[in-house]
Amino acid sequence: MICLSLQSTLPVRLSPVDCLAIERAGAAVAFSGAARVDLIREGDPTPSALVLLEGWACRYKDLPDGRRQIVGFVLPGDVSNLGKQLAGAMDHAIQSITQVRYMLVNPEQTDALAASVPGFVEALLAQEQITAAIQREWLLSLGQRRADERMAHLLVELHLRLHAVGLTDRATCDFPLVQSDLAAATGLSAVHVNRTLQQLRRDELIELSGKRLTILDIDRLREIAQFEGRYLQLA
Amino acid sequence: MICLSLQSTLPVRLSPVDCLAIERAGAAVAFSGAARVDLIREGDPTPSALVLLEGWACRYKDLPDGRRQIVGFVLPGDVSNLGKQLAGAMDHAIQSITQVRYMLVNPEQTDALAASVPGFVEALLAQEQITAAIQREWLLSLGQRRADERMAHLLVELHLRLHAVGLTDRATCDFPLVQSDLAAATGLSAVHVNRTLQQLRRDELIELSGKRLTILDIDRLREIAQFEGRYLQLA
DNA sequence: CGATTGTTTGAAAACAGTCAACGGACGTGG
DNA sequence: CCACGTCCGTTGACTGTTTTCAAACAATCG
Repeated sequence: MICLSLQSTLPVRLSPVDCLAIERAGAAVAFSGAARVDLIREGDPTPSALVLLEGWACRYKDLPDGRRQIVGFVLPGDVSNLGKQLAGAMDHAIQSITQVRYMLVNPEQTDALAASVPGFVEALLAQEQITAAIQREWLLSLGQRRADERMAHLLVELHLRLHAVGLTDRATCDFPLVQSDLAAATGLSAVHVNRTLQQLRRDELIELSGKRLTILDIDRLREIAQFEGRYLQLA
Repeated sequence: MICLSLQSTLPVRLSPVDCLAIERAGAAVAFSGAARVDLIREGDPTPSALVLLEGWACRYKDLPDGRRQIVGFVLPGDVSNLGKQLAGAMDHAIQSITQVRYMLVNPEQTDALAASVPGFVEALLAQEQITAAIQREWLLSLGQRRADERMAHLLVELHLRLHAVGLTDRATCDFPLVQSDLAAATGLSAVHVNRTLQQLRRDELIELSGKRLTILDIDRLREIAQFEGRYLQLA
């Protein structure tokens, strides 16, 4: 079903009720997408917003020679791409990782939405800010953290973000990423990701198999990652 | 003097006239800062906006153990930190690289400014978008480009951004960064930055000395960097 | 000048990437 | 139901890039 977060535990977000209102107003169209399909391609006109209702997606950029970097993950309830002001083209693409349900908001209708859905503009702006803060934290990771630290940081971040939208079961959560996804996100080779994960498992920090992740020792993991959660603006 | 860019060649920006209007309205205070001083620290309350009038600055994040990553450069005319909606704390710091002149806009007065300075909100939003796009391109660099490609990309980007605000003399521009700045921005060690620059000089791609940069062969440099300029939204 | 900061150099070591191969899990179609 | 192919995870050996350490040198500034 719709998995948007509760207003109470988070900075401003769109509630499921908001989403219904948006859709009924005809200002957004809800889509279903298969796994591993581009939802928006680089160079496409920027939609006013993409709201992910169910599933996981990622933002990525490719180099001309084919190397790919994932620049962010989009989790249920996330809103992306406030693009109205630029009216430009997407500088990156968004691809589904699992099956997804999502809404695309038409740029021409943002003004009407802003008027009819209280908190709509605020939710978009808040999400933009958090997305930018996550990107900066990833820059810190890619630039300064070593492989194990980087991996630990990413796992803690994803678990925390999922927890914030109620998609965890204690220390466990769904984890649809394959090792080559983790490689594209961390800037490591797939082989090195494999070895790094094995190290984390050997040290009894995580369990990871069958598309499920369990964090066994959150304290030690955060310490390894030098994880400072303020950037997520949660809690 | 004031070095803001012309509206004509760029996405929406604040003009020098706008800045004067903002300052006269008492909604922002203009500051002068020495080189290598924090203008805003991590954890500080987010100002509504920082407008850099003169000089270079950078945004950076530190790990608890002291490693530092520069997550972006702030050049004359850049506007940062639309923070009103979050009312949160800074997730990163901003430090001057050279002597600087800048304005800080009071969060309480953004609404008034939005009304009295046409294009104020648009300028802030557009700048936020471009800053986020640059961060994504840097993620691609740190994750996928090797040292020489990374350095080439950064030099091309900085020259292009300076050119857009009229701060270049053909292929030459001021370049106040020291090698340890380049190291903190590219995620390389200072020693490796040194060797990488020497390689670029030996290949007659750049000249770099005495705080001046000259790009000798822009085409070859862009090719090495696999530079795709769309993300900057210039030209 | 002397002190400080920034640049350059060499050698060794650590870290991460590449290549190649194998095995298991899964799904599809025969 | 089995055979096959594909995707994903795993392993080993080797290579290459980047870091670290240490020292010397150059430039800059009181």
